[in-house]
Amino acid sequence: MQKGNGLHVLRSRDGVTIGGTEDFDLDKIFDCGQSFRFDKRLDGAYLGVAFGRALRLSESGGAVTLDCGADEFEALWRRYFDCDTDYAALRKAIPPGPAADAAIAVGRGIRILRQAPWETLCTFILSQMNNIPRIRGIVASLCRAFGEKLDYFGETLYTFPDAARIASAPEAALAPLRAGYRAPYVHRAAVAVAEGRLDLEAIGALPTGALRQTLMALDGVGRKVADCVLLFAYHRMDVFPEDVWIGRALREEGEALAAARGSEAAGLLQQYVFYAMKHGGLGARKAEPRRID
DNA sequence: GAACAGGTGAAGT
DNA sequence: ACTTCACCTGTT
Repeated sequence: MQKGNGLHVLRSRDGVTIGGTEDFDLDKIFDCGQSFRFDKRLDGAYLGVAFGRALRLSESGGAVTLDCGADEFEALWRRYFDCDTDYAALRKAIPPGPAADAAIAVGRGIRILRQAPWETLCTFILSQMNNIPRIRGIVASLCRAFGEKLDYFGETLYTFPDAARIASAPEAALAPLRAGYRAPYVHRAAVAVAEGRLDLEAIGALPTGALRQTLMALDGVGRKVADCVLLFAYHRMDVFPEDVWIGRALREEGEALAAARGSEAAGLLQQYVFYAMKHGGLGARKAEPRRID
């Protein structure tokens, strides 16, 4: 029912089931730092919101089930989860090497989501010099304060507020988020979008370099945040966002990642490396205790 | 209390 | 062009 992207999508009684999930691992997709809006529940299912819609996902027997109708899957989630990209083929663009291979071995299962530009921009402005639990908390507060309420599976979820909603509130209304010095950056970006000075849809047509420059013109958006938006919202797969974790990996691996970071699939590699660094490091092969007889 | 956390921009060489 | 530093806030 699918072309050669490795996935098998089937309608099921419970929703839409995806088989062939070697490259569709929920834990990795939502814990590799690209999205902060899907949370794991006690039963192991993930609940989250994107593009104004709530979704529950669960994994069982090597298949992932999305609790939605086939129509909604086709209209929204197929694209969001990048289901038409063949990740095995994408990986072939990553030059092999000990470091890249180790990262792939640990991170395989990650997909690069196609997230909403405004949400991605805001989220990564808030991410700067912050840790993941706090980013999640601040984003959740932002949605609770300004988003729209959704009732889903007996829980209350909130959409990510659009720029106009944030722009129409005074900057001081962001204070309860405890976002610190990042709050004015978010508010100014919201005003720029609301006033039409920044059209996040239209700039999607720009080539990567110009798109990056446009984003970096915003106060509080530097190279790293811009690159995250390029990769996670505009799906520029050749962009390799460099944060402290990636910097650490590059230092430790020396030249081993140099070629790979310039490849067509550098962004995917970046996610593999980031996830691997967070889960024991790329040194798994080096950590093998050496005998000193 | 100090240091640090998925950076950025301003100010100093 | 490169280096240094302050910055909100919560956690260790």
